[in-house]
Amino acid sequence: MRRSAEAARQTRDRIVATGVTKASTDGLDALTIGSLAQALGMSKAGVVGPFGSRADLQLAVLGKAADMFIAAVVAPSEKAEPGLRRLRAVIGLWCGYLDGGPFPNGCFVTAASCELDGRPGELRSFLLGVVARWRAFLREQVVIAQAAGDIATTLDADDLVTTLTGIAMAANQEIQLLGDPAAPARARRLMLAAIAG
Amino acid sequence: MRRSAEAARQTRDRIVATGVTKASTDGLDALTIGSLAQALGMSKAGVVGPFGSRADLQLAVLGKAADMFIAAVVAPSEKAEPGLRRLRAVIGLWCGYLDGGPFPNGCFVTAASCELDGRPGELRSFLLGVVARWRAFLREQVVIAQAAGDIATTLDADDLVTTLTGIAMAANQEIQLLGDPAAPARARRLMLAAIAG
DNA sequence: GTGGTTAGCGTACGATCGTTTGCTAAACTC
DNA sequence: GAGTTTAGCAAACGATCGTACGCTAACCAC
Repeated sequence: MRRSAEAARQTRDRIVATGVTKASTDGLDALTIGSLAQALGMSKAGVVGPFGSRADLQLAVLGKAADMFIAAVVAPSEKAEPGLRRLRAVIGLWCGYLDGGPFPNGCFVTAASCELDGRPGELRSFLLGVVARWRAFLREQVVIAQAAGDIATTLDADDLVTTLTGIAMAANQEIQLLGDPAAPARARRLMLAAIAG
Repeated sequence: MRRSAEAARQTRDRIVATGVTKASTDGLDALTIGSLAQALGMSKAGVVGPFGSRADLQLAVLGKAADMFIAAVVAPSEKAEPGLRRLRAVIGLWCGYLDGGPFPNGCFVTAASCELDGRPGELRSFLLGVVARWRAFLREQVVIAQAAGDIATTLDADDLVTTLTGIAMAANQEIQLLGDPAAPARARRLMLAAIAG
């Protein structure tokens, strides 16, 4: 049978959303059409149809995950003015995202980075853009805060981006693998200390 | 035909070594018996035989990767005396390991952590032990250095472990995904600055 | 030398993989 | 309301998955 165009769009969204959940725990590579169809109660052709191929479905899932990261961390921070204020907002949102955020198994972007970093292709290129834009956003806030005199100019902006990113990644491991309940608060404290110089 | 017991051991080692290389780029999950057999010029039964099952082969590969990490970073550091000296040695070895170490696609342990952290089982349990022991080793060197007065006691040992681990993870992404040639030197500098307080 | 042991091969099994091809029936277009 | 479009299903394709079974031939103990 056939659904309306609006219903079809919802179906597509449902497929992608379920795909994000599955890929979050098992990886993008384990996102098979059959298991996704079973989880959705659909046929395999119905699942892959809106995307054309499994590769394009994976790309849609990765894109959705990136959107979710931005929606959780970047977008709400834009209520704060650029610079130190926004940086502080980002840190709070970021640590909240790491601790029980939209993904059941930790930061999707970090997981995808580890999974895809050695595999050239469309997925890797897309992810590279996402990570590069995110790091550029972070760096920009640092530079603005430095220009405003809110962050010491003795700190190198790239160094700070590496430090903040690293704390988030370490916290992600502490939360997801080690099960350390103190990790989110520690990450938040360390990040704030890092930008305080 | 049959090989000698010594040759059989070498065959097993060859299977694991090739498995580590394959799993380094494609993940432990993508380590299939068929592709491994083809890469080795062996039959599938010959590949899985020494291990019994694919799951046990994956465990052997993960164990070998952990051994390689320890051999590259921990073992050589033990020539330096415990505390600040050993910590400095570890930092140098660690950054060298991240930059063109034994794995073709970055830190195997970090990749496995992201891949396995949401999947309970023998692999995850084993990896959890590896990571916990590594972090405990790092922490111990910090505590020893603090007792010797070489690191400020105002720094929390757990904080320092998180910071160092994080810098390594961020550098790993910068090297493997972003292709930043400045990453290894920056990581080394940031790690040394972190323990300098 | 002889006989048991075993490393590794070849083959086959059922299951699942991604993809393709008809098909149905409901939603659109006019 | 008739005709076209299309969302999604059902089925089948060859390929590959992990595992199991004989089998062979070389090693090792005696």
